[in-house]
Amino acid sequence: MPTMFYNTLSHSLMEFIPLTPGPDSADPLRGAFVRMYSCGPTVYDYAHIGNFRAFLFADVLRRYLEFRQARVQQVMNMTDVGHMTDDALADGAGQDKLQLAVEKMKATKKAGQAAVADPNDPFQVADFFTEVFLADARTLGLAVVADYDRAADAAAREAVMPRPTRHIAHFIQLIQRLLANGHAYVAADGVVYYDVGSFRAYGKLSGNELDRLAHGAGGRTNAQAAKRHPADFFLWKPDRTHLMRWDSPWGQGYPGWHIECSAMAMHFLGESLDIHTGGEDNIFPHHECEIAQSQGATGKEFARFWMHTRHLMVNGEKMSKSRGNFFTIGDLTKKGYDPLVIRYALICTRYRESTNFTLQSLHEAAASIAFLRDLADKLTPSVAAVDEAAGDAGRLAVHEVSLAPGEADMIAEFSRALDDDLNISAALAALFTWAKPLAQKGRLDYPAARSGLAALRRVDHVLGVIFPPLRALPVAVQEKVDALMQQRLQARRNKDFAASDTLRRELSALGVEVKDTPTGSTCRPRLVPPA
RNA sequence: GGCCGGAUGCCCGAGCGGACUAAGGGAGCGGAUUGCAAAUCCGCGAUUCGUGGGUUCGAAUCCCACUCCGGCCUCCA
Repeated sequence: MPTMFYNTLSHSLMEFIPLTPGPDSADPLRGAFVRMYSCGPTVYDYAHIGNFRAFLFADVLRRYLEFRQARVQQVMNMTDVGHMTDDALADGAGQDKLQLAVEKMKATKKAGQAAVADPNDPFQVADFFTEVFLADARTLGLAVVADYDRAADAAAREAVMPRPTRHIAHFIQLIQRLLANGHAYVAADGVVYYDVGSFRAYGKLSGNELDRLAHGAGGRTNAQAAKRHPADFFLWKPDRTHLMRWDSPWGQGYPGWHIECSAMAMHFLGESLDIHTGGEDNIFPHHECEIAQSQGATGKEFARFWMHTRHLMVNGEKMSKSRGNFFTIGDLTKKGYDPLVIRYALICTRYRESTNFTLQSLHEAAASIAFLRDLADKLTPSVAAVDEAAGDAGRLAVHEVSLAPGEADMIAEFSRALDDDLNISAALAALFTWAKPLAQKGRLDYPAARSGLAALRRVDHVLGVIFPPLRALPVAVQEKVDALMQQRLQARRNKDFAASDTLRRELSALGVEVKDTPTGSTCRPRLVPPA
């Protein structure tokens, strides 16, 4: 079955064939090289779960391509340049997001909780939130951050998760190219604008054709005398008073908020990419403008596939700062939710459906993860024993372990579902339909267990919730847990069940779940707080 | 005003013209098992897919109308 993805650009499902396909035309993903750019966060505040839904969608997509044995080069920007926030004054007179972050930082410093040494320095503030973002993304298992952490040096890290403040020279070069070929102009006010009238395809992605943009009743394009067309957007704005500013041929100032993605994507991935991802709100104007900039400069198709995830709702309402109904990763982990539970809850519905987030959805996710992890735990011992005896020869790469028919069928169905525009609900159904009977069986022999475990490892390359370790307990807590487990063991030997139950409750309060089996008691960290 | 999506059991969510007596997950109830739990097992639960029409031999799936919900239209993932 061909791999079909919904392409916002064509407004339809299209077969995904990489620009650099693999050698087998019947399976172009196997051995392909895929260039993928994912719009990342603006690091001016703590990212919330809605932001992470978009990043996790890109992550699942990337991991699925890898599951199909493509090699993926994924780049995700971390925007550390502030952009204007006041849309009524969208062309530059509004307040800058990093400026706002700086104000907030100063306020927290006054309150005695300094996160950075100098809250007046927007670069320090951006660095602070960048680190917070990276830490959150790590706990959620974003593969792009694993790439970043594996990178050999600063330049290699930059090539994975670039920061615009380090690429101002590239922006200037791109703007010069657009000026040279007539897609941009310097207006009377000294601002460099993109000339949307010069780009025929403007509006193709979003459906916002130029005439409609100008006349739509709710359209907020602002007619400024200096612009040729109300929809023209600025590429560089000279402003000596701006908080973050750089030298340029057009005077000291700052770049427009679309140029960074065009410039960095093309710098690191080349002038044509396979896939560009983002949240649905990015479609217009951000991605529309990126296409205009990139294709205006190169004359080549910028990205073949544009894929956008719908927004996350919280308790049936749009998530927004004014309503205060958003969660950060920190909010949830502090309540006692394991990050893997958050990951599962955010990826288990299809990316093109708007989905509703509730605390209940985290509990549902925890039940699903616990089941799959229990199954993996059950299969592991017999496999580990044999494979370890065999030494390195026994430890095959996941793709090399041969699967029994039952597992092969499940993997095929899982893959077929994801080929259908990442229909993860159907993919999970295939997984559970296979896993349930397996979990019911007693101890499996080595070949069966090995096949089952290999299948779980393959699907978990996409899901990322079965094999990653749960978060560790703090050392002091762990020591206390160990001591209580010892006490409980003693109590159980003495058949003092009242004491045993009390200890189980105490352990639960410490965040671990105790399980008694014929061979002894085990405990593990709770995935979610007690109900 | 313009442009897009969506409405499936108690909840989440697949299915998009015949194998639907509607996948899968969660919660619930009754029973087995267990010192009690957890896990596991067995059993129960939409004659129905927002409402009303239509097309068809056949519709959750296609068409029309209506109701409701959500998104975008230069802050946003």
